[in-house]
Amino acid sequence: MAKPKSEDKRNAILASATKVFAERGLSAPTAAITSAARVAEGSLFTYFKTKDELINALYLELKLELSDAMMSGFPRKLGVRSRLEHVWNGYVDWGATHPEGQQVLRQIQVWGGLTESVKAASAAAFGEFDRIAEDAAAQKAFRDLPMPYIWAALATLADMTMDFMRRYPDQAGVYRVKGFELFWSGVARK
Amino acid sequence: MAKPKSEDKRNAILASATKVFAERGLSAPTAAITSAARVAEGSLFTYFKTKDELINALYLELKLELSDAMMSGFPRKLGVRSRLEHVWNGYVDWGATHPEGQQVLRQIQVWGGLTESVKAASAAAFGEFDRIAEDAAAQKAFRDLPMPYIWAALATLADMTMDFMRRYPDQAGVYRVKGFELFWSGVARK
Amino acid sequence: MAKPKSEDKRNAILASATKVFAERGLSAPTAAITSAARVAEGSLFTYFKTKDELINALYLELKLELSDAMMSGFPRKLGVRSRLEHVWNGYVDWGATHPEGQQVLRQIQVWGGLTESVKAASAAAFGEFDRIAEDAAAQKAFRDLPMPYIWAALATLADMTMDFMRRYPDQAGVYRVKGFELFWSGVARK
Amino acid sequence: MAKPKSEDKRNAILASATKVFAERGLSAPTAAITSAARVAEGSLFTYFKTKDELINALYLELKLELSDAMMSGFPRKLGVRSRLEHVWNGYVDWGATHPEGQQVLRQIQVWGGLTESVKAASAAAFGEFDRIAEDAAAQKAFRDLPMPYIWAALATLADMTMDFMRRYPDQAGVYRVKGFELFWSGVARK
DNA sequence: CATGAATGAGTTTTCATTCAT
DNA sequence: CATGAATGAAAACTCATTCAT
Repeated sequence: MAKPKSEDKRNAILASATKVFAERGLSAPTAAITSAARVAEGSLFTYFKTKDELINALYLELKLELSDAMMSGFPRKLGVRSRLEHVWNGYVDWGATHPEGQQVLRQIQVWGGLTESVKAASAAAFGEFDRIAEDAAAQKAFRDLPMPYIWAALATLADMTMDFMRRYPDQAGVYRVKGFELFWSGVARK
Repeated sequence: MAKPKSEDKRNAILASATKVFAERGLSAPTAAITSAARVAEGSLFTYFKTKDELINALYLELKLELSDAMMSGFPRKLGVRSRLEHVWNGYVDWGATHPEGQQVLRQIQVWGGLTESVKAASAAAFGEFDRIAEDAAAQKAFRDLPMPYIWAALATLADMTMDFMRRYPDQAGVYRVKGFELFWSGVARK
Repeated sequence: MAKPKSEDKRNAILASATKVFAERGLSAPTAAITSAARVAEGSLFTYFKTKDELINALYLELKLELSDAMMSGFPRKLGVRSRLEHVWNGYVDWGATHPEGQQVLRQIQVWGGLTESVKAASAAAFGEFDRIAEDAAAQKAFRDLPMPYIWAALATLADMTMDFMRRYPDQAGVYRVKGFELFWSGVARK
Repeated sequence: MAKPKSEDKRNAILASATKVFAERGLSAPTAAITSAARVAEGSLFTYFKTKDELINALYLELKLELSDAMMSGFPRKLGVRSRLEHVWNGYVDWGATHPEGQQVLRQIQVWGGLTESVKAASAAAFGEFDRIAEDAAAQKAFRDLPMPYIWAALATLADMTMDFMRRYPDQAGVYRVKGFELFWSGVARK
C-alpha cells in the first residue's frame, strides 16, 4: 500500500510549525517549517492543503492539548473553588511547559483566518467545563455573570499570569497562586 | 526630531494604517494603506523609514491616545476605587469608540517587532498611573501584588470585556460595570 | 518491443489522458490523468517514461485510429472523387464521434514536443493515402498541386468543418457535404 | 507625475512574449518573457495583472495587427475575387513576415483561456470584412455557404499555406497563388 | 517633497518524477 | 509490478523599498 501517510511526519510538521511560528510569527515561510521538520518543502502540502489549513490544524491541536492538560485528574468530588483551581493550574502549568504553544495560540487568536468549523470544534472541546458551571450555578458560587465571561476571564488572567511567570521565573509559584486568588475573588459571590 | 512636511499626511497614514491593519492584519500591504490614505505609495516612506517603523510609531500613537483617554478628568481627590474605576472606564470607553485602534494594539502586542525604545516610551506614558499606586500602597488598598501585575490584570480584563461589549452591544453597560467589579474584587484587599 | 504488464492499463491511461487533455489542456497534471484512469500516480511512469512520451504515444495512437477510420471500407474501385469523399467522411465522422480525440490532436499539433520518430510514424500511417494520389496523378484529376498540400488542405478543412458541425449540430449533415464540395472544387482540375 | 506607464515597455513585453511563446509555447515562464524584454520580473505584472491577461492582450494585439495588414489598401472598387485575393495576400504576407505572431495566434486559439470580451473585440475588428460579404451576396458570387464558414475556410487554408511557404521558401510565391486559387475555386459559385 | 513605475527577493503552491513499501 | 508519499525544482505572483520624473 505504498508509504502510508505517517502520523509521525504530520506531527513533526506541527511541532516545528509551533516552534517557527513562536519565533518568527505566523508570517514565517512554510519553507522554514519544513526545513526545521527535516522534510521536503512539498511535504507540508501533502499533509495540509494550504498554509491556512496548517494553521487551523495547529490551533485545534494545541487547544486539544490544552484542554487535556486542564481536565486530566479533574477532581469531580471537590468544591467549585478547588475544581476551578485545578483548571487554572492545568492551564498555567501547560503554558509553563509549552511556552511556544501558548504564544502561538495567542497569535492564531488574533489572526483572522480561523474557520468556523475549527472554532466550533475547539469550543466543543471546552464544553466539558460547562459541567463545572452547572454545579456552580446550583451552588450559587459565582457572582451574577455569564459563564462564558467567567471562562474568558480565567483564560486571559491565566495567559497574563504566564507572562509574568516567564519573566520572573523565581516568582513563578507565587504568581500561580496569587493569580488564581485574584481570579477567584473576582468571580466568587460575596 | 523631524516633523517632515505635513503633519496632516503623517496622520492620514497612521489613521488608514489603523483601519487597514484592523481589517486585514499587520501583513496588509503598505500600498493598501497609502491608497486608503489617498497618498502616493512612496510617501509612506518619507514619513516612516520602513513598514516596521510605521508599526512602531502607530503603536506608540495609539498607546498615547489610550493613556490620554484614561487620564483625562482623573479624579485625584477621590478614593482608590473611584480612581481605578475612572481608569477602567477610560480604557473601556476608548476601546468602544476606537474598536479598530484596540484591535490593532492587540495585534501589535503579539507581533514581535516592537523596539525596546518604543516599549519604553509606551511604558513611560503609563508611568503616570504609578502615582495611583503610591497612594494605594499607602492605603494598603490592594492585595499583596506587584503593581505591574495589577495594571496588567486591568488591561487584559478590560480588553476581554470590550470583546463582550462588542459582541453583545445591548449588554455593554452591564459588562462595563460588572467587569470593573470583578477586577476590583480580585485586586482589593480583603 | 515492450508490452509491459497490462495492455488494459496502458489503454486506460491513454483514454483518460485524451479526456483530461481535452478538458484541461496538455498542461493538465499527470495526477489528474491517473486518478481519472483509476490507477496509481506512479503507474503512468511504468508505461510511459515521461509525460512527453505519453503525449507522443497518445498522438500516434489517435492518428492511427483516425487513419483506420478513414481507410476502413475504402472503395478502391470507385473514382477519385468518391474515394476522396470516403476519406473526408471518414475523417469528419471520426471527429464527430471522437470530439475529444480530435481536440487533443489539435493541441498536440501546436505543442512543439513531438519527436521526429513519431512524426515519421504518423506520416507513414497516412502513406497509404498516397496510393490514391498515384491513381489520381494518372488520371490528372487534380490541379497542379503537390499531394501533401492537398492532404493538408483536406485535413484543415475537415477540422474546421467539424467545428461548425459541433457548433450547429442540426446543420451537421449539410456542412459535411458542402465542406467536401468546397474541398473538391478547390482541388479538382478545372 | 512620476514615471508614467510607458507604452514602450508594454510593447517590449508583448513583443518578447510573442517571441518566447513562439519558441517555447504558452507554458513558457513569465520570467523568460521579462528577461527577454530586459525588464524586471515584477514589471510584467504592472502592465498585465496576470499571465492570462497578458495572453489575452497579446491575442487582441496580434489580431488587430493582422486585420490591419489584411485591410490596408483594400480595393473597394474591384470585383469580389480581387478583393478576396487582396485579403488572402494580406493574411499570408503578414504571416510570412510575422511567423512568430502567426504561430502564437494558433496556440492561443486552442488555448482555452480567452475571455468573451476579447473574443468579441477581435470579432469586431474582423467585422469590416462583412462588407465584402454584403456585396458578394448581391453578386451571388459565392456558393450557398454561410459567410462565417467562408471566412473560416480562408483562414485555415491561409494558415496551412503559410506553413508550406515556410517549409519550402523558394516555392513560397507559388503556394501563395495556388493556395488562393484553391480557396477561390472552392468557394465561388459555378 | 510628491508621485507611482520599477525592481527583484521572497512566498506559497504545483507537479513530474522517484522510490520505499 | 503497483502504490502513493516524498521530493524539490520551478512558477506565478506579491510587496517593501527605491528612484527617475
